[in-house]
Amino acid sequence: MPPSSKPSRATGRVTLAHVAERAGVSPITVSRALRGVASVDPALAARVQEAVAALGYVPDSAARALASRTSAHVTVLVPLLSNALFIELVDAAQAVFHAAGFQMLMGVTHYDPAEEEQLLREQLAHRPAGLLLTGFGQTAATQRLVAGGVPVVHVMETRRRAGVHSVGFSQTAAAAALTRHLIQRGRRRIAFVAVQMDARTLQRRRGWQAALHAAGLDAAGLSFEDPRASSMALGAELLARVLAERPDVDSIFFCNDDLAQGALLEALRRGIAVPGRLAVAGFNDLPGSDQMVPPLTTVRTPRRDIGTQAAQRLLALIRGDDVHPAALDVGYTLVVRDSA
Amino acid sequence: MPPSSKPSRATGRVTLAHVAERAGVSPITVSRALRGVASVDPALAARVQEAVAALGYVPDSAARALASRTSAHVTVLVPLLSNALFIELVDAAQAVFHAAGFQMLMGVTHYDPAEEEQLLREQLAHRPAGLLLTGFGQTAATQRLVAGGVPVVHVMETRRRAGVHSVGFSQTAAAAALTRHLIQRGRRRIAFVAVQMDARTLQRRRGWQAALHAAGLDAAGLSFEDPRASSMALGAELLARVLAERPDVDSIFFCNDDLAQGALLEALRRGIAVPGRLAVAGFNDLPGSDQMVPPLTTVRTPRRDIGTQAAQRLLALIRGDDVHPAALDVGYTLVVRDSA
DNA sequence: CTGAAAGCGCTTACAG
DNA sequence: CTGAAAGCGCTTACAG
Repeated sequence: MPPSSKPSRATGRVTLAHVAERAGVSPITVSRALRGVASVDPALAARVQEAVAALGYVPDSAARALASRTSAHVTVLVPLLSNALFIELVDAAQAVFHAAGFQMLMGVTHYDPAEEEQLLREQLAHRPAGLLLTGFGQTAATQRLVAGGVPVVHVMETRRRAGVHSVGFSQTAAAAALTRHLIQRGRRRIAFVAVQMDARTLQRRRGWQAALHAAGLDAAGLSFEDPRASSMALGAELLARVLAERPDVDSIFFCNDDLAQGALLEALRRGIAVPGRLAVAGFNDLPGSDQMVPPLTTVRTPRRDIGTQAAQRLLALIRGDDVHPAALDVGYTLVVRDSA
Repeated sequence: MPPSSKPSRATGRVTLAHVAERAGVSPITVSRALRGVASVDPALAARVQEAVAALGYVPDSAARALASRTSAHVTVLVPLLSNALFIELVDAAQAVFHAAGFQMLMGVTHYDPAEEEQLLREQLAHRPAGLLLTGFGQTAATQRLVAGGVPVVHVMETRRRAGVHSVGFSQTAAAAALTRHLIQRGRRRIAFVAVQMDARTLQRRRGWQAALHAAGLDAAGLSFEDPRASSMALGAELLARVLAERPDVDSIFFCNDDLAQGALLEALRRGIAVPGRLAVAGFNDLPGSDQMVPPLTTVRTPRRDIGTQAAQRLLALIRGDDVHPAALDVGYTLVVRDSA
């Protein structure tokens, strides 16, 4: 039946049926040719391609999703976009998904498990083929929402748990390694500054504390925290606070690089010698840390690698492939510059 | 017909039909109740809501999109994600779209019109209800793809052209205003450093040049350019280059704040007094510019406002509302700090 | 290797 | 205010 004879609800757009008519084949053959099904006669496939080009046909993804009961998109949920860390992770993942013909939808949870749950409910209406979730702080309801349904890969942290896929590294081990470096450089009163107070910040603090204890050093009164979001301005403010409350500290480990960057600039303004009087270290190796005066000692976190590997694993799970090990630890790198 | 008696292609998920059966109404009534169609009896609507909750029903957006021939998502295309400018714009737009029940899809063009065209072709398969495009550098083919079809709002720049909607500000005027400020502070040999060489960078350069000419100053040999992407490290490098090639300059206007931040840190390392020996200015007022030593003089660009307003306008266009003026200029703010 | 029929889960006209 | 029928544009079984 030529589409032009159809009743009034048609959208007026070029459809599979138009292409089939023009190519002189059935719609099913067009469908198969477009999806690259091998059984199609190359000559017919070529006719189809010509018709597609001539008519400017664009397949309707909603119809395809409905008929095939699979979607060609994945959802990724990150805490926020204002941190270069997540931008780079998402950017790397996006490249993998795009190359595989998948569309990536992004949601921002603002570090709030309830918001994450709400976002997930909305996203599930779009039947994503897979999910990338940040960390393991999901609510029980969120876990139920995804249980047994869509494939999920957790990013940033890694956890050995049956059937749970994750790509990340040990925040605790990375923070402990940096702390041991400070100790080796002769620092003894090492403060830890935590902000945002999310799960990974707390894990870093545990790493700092463990390294201090292992070295027989005291952590009492050296842990500082602030609920606000990480920023350079906050780092400057917290440097002042630490020095006011504990003028005896010889080093400060900031849970994120932008805090440390702000602290270095504040030290510059106050004429505090870094690392002479005070060593300063950060976490993540964000853009600009290598440009600071002095350059910032930190831990480089492989977020692009995490994004790439997590996306590849999710695609594998969507295809139904075996993926192992389920928990992939991509490690971290201590980056020793001049500030500590 | 109870859905359980259907043949084998069913997905096993809870559908409208299940909800209708449980609520004892027809599927159309459920559909109407869920969409908030006013004509539905409140008592029936309540029964529907109960059934929805009891069954955990989640509507299938693909089926809805296909049946209604409208989608509930919009596509936004930005040059890159590594600039806080676009992150904030996208974040603000996303909040508006989300509140209106729209899903936002994002694509990254890497400042490449051909890549933008390709992305748009892919996006059009998903039948977005509307489009947010950055600037006006679209290819002719891109313009044809969207002509007369989906509503489009251009962001960052603004152009008075019939039927073309845009939200932005005059990059040229903003750059000229900053340049006039430098002149008023007594600077005479004002270099302009351009990188990335995208349309808006070139517009800023024109503004700088126009301001110099208007003041009877010479621009010859004072325009520097580099094709690489903006970064602090590149700013440090370009400061060195400008001073090597033109040691007589008394000020440098960098086309983006991160360059200027990197230049300020390089000046610190080299012991160059800012603003005494050299004034340094940037553009965009990015995070950290207020923390620099000395704090950076720059132009604040209202990207959150642009994101919000552009999203609101796009939603209005999608609803079929009149939107005027088509070109909205949201202005800019000169931010005078200590560096210039 | 190709196709006619049925169906994916919704919503749109059209009745009543 | 409510519903039976048809259809959105594809793909999945099932034949041949």
